[in-house]
Amino acid sequence: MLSKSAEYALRATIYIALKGSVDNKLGIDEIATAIDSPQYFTAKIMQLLTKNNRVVSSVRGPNGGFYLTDAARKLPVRAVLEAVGEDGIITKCVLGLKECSESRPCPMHEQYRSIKVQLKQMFEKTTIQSLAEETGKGKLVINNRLVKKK
Amino acid sequence: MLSKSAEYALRATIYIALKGSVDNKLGIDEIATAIDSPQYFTAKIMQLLTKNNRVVSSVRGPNGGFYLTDAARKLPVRAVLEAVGEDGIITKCVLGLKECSESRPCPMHEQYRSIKVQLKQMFEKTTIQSLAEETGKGKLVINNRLVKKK
DNA sequence: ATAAATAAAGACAAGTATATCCTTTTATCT
DNA sequence: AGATAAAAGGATATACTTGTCTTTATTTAT
Repeated sequence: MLSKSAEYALRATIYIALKGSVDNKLGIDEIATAIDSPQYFTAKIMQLLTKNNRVVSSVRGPNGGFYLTDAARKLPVRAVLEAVGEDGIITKCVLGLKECSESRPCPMHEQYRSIKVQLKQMFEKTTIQSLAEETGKGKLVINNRLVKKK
Repeated sequence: MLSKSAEYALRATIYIALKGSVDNKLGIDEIATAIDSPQYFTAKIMQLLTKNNRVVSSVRGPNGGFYLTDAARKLPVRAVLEAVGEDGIITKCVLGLKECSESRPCPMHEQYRSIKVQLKQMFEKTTIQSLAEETGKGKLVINNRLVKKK
């Protein structure tokens, strides 16, 4: 469904939304441990999230780390996918046909149409903040463990 | 969404269902050209479809090639995905969490639940034959061209 | 029986995604 | 200013996917 990059990006962003703030920035080691992802690889992904698309904010140096602005919290989940170049799931044809469209549909087009719309809505209407709130209610963000709300 | 392997597998199977039969077996070169896929790679995928899971039938030698039995035509699209090991799309968690379940859901679980059900239904209720029939109605199976029904 | 056609199988090459490590830059604190 | 902590950036390694080529096995036709 999604690449590892996208999965880590989403998990990291949700975790940061839940546990971080401007005056409690989270380090990459904490994040990677919390979301059960490889640290160095996750660091690379954070660069995509901070640089290309301004989803996550960061500062270097002592007491530095990652956090989300209030504006960022309101971003749709899709913004995270776009940052890691993984929004094909809501843009591409199921059969991978470049020419597939409403006027020239592929054989699966009709059965997939409404699903695609719903996927799109899920990723566009759901905000990062709302996912973090779900997580706060005891939803998983990492394998085998729940993130405990402080 | 799906891997290249899965896309080629689906396109090839649909094409074979549409144009092939026991007494009109299709060669790998025809198939690959028709569905606009790399020939040798497609040949490998055909091996998965014929060997592991019995979706496609084949015979070697002169007048050999690929075709579908009547039973195979009734198989769900999911059978093709399984043959190429790509059914994670209907089995896995969106965030890639192994522990995600109804009792221990991930933050996206609720929004994704019904979509997942629909994806599952699409792949399980749609048969290979019905996709071929769609194609016969002028739907794309290859880039830039329509498959013309004989 | 032999030749020819075709898929199957195996070996390899190229490309992309994933993962790790090392160095550099930037910010903070003393 | 200097030391330190943290992310950013670059280089490399590993694994997996995708793609190609060659050889082998099998079937059919002559």
